Amino acid sequence: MRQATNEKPLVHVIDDDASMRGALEGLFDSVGLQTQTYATAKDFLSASLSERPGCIVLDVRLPDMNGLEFQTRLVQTGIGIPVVMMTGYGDIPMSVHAMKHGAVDFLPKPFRDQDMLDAVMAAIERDRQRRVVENDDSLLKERFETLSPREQEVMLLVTTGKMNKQVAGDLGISEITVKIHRGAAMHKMGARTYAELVRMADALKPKLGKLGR
Amino acid sequence: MRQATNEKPLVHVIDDDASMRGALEGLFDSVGLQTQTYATAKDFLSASLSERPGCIVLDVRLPDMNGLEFQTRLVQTGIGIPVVMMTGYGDIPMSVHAMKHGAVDFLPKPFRDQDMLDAVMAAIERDRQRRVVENDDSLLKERFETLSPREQEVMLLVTTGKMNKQVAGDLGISEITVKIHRGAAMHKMGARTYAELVRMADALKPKLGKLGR
DNA sequence: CCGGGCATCACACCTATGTATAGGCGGCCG
DNA sequence: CGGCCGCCTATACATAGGTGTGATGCCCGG
Repeated sequence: MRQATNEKPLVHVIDDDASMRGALEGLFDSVGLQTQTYATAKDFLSASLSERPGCIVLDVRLPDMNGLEFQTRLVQTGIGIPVVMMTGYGDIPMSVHAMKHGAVDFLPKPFRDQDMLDAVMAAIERDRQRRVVENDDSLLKERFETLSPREQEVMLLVTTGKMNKQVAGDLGISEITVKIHRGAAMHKMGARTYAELVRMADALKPKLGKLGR
Repeated sequence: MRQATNEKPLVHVIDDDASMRGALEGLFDSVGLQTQTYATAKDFLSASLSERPGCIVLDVRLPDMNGLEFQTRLVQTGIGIPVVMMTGYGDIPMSVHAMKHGAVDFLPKPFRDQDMLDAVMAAIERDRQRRVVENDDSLLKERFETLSPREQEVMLLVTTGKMNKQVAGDLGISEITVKIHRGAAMHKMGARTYAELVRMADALKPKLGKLGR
């Protein structure tokens, strides 16, 4: 089943300084945000694969890993959860690097509570958006995978605008067979009109490239 | 007519320090990049509306304007040209702000020549991409505007997947008339198939929203 | 005032699409 | 081995889409 995404957001705080973890937890708690804390990046990676919306707040300097590497690891692992960086000793190139790689914000310590809250709120909102589109996309992908190989082929070809007979020629089969597959594809994909099918195919194509490669 | 975008890129350098302008011009010249220099933001805004691809390299501290405001001004004015920021006295929040607002890079002075070249190359590449999609989009938009009002309505309705007869009902006209408008729309838009028309409509919709508002 | 663009509609004809019915062939799994 | 499923095909019919011819009325600008 698709995610409901109606749970309360969860903020993951990663910092080796226990007092900082406590302070942040208190801050987020004061605005009704649930918090999970970790002392190291490894702790987070092994522990949490929560499906709740949220974001990560982490110090760039961690015992086991550079915060920027960690960020890279996250995207490579396919975890798209937004990251808010903080640091006590960072410089401009470091902040620029983090922002280029998708960080929501980069706060030097000490920071004002409000700045942190603004950043976390923005990150959570970004996560919400991300989850909506990811949900839609994975629903499409799931449906697409219920199609038989032939049905998938036919769907991709007809959504380029080719006529049934042209698709039939391309695949070396008869037009009537294309119609069957086409109809099955429409039905299984939940597309009520051809225009919907075209849009579904467009939304699917980026995802399909990633797998074929 | 559409832009050709085959001209050589042009780097706009905005810095009040003449020696810095000279140094950058020399640097860019050494790799075959043409450069235009300006002492103030105003100089740039009044002078240059060049249609050539390129980017802006500017110092955050300018005589007449803050570099960050300038960046905001650019987007508001609809000038999507990428910006590389540099500064001699910036801090992390400043760099983060610039990156959030779309800067390609943010280099503290002094910087290594290679870092500046990398940033400028990336910015130019981004501009090239931007121009490609903008060109495509504005071509679509131009074509769409050659459609009569009725043809536009019909195009937007049929591309939602509605059948001709449904569109006819919505508009209070006969199905045959819808077919006429539909055919005219296909022809004027240069769409050879219905799928193409659907994709054109999808590409147009964001642009149309911006005007109606 | 007339030509042209716009919008409307009708009739006719052809093609494309959608679906139902019915059947053949091969592979896989219980 | 006997189904079931995927894949293929055919005939037939109904509906949707696309185009041409012809025609009416409106409005605007030359």
